[in-house]
Amino acid sequence: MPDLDDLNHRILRVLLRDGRSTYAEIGNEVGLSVSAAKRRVDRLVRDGAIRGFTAVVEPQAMGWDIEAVVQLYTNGTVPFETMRRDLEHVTEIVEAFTVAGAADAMVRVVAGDVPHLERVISRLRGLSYVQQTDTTMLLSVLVRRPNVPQTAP
Amino acid sequence: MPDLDDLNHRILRVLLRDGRSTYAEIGNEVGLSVSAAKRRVDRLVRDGAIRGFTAVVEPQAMGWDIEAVVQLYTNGTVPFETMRRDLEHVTEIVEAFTVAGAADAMVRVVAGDVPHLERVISRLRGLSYVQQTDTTMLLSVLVRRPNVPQTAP
DNA sequence: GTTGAAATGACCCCCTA
DNA sequence: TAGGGGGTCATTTCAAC
Repeated sequence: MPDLDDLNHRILRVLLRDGRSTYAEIGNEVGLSVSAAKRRVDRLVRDGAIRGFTAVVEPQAMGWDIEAVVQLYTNGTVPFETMRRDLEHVTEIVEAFTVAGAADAMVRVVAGDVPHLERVISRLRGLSYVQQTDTTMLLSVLVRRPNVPQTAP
Repeated sequence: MPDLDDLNHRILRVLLRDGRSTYAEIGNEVGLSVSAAKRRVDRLVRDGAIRGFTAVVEPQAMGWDIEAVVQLYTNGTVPFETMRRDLEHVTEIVEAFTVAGAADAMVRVVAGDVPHLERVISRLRGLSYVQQTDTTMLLSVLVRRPNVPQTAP
């Protein structure tokens, strides 16, 4: 994934702010014609810089009332791809990373209620290479933004 | 935030999959006319179930190459709103929660490089009520999905 | 439904490797 | 001179009333 020129950064910023911006709006903001703006956006999608477009949905609105972060301690020999595939199948996982620290992976889970969360944790503990889990329940949201800041690094 | 009927859940699922779905597409999927679909979507936005629409951008594409989770240990007396406001101002924070566990808050940070991350951590440690921080660097993404599962709880 | 706005694709121009 | 952008215009599709 190459870093991109300033024009593309500005286009991405517009689309982070509003994923349904029209090409005319994007073009106005960054100084391009409608079709040039569309070409750029199509290209960003094709190259994978834009993974897609989505609604930002309040989890409670869909009956997801519990969020937790589960840290996984593994036997250390599990192949990355095996773990990725296993976690992918757990639909309650919205994000998962390998990490540098005490644990080996960190997983963010949403669940409908506490028993549901318990089932998800059981399932994670049932993975043969998972030796231990450490669950932190999330209480209140302090900040929630698009997963990329709107400022420049 | 009320839980919603099945039709709204299905609409949300369509918009999670593609935030730029047209009202005609939504209507087809869930069995509504174009204008009924629009009414529903407008209502979901107005009621806050849909917070907005955004592009899902690969952080590296914008020069954000480092991700970390920072746990904050506080003096325990800081008002929620004070902490929320302080963290809100740190643009490198993409998510922050109060948590039940050893730490008091968990913050997800993106940064351009390691020195940048270090500056962000310094800034967090500089908050008067933050007594200690514990940083976990994220290495690889195993799973990254819209922040709500597409299945029913 | 009708009417205006947006998206899309065809076509040509310019610059540069 | 081929390829990557960019602009303009005509057509189709969508949104809004």
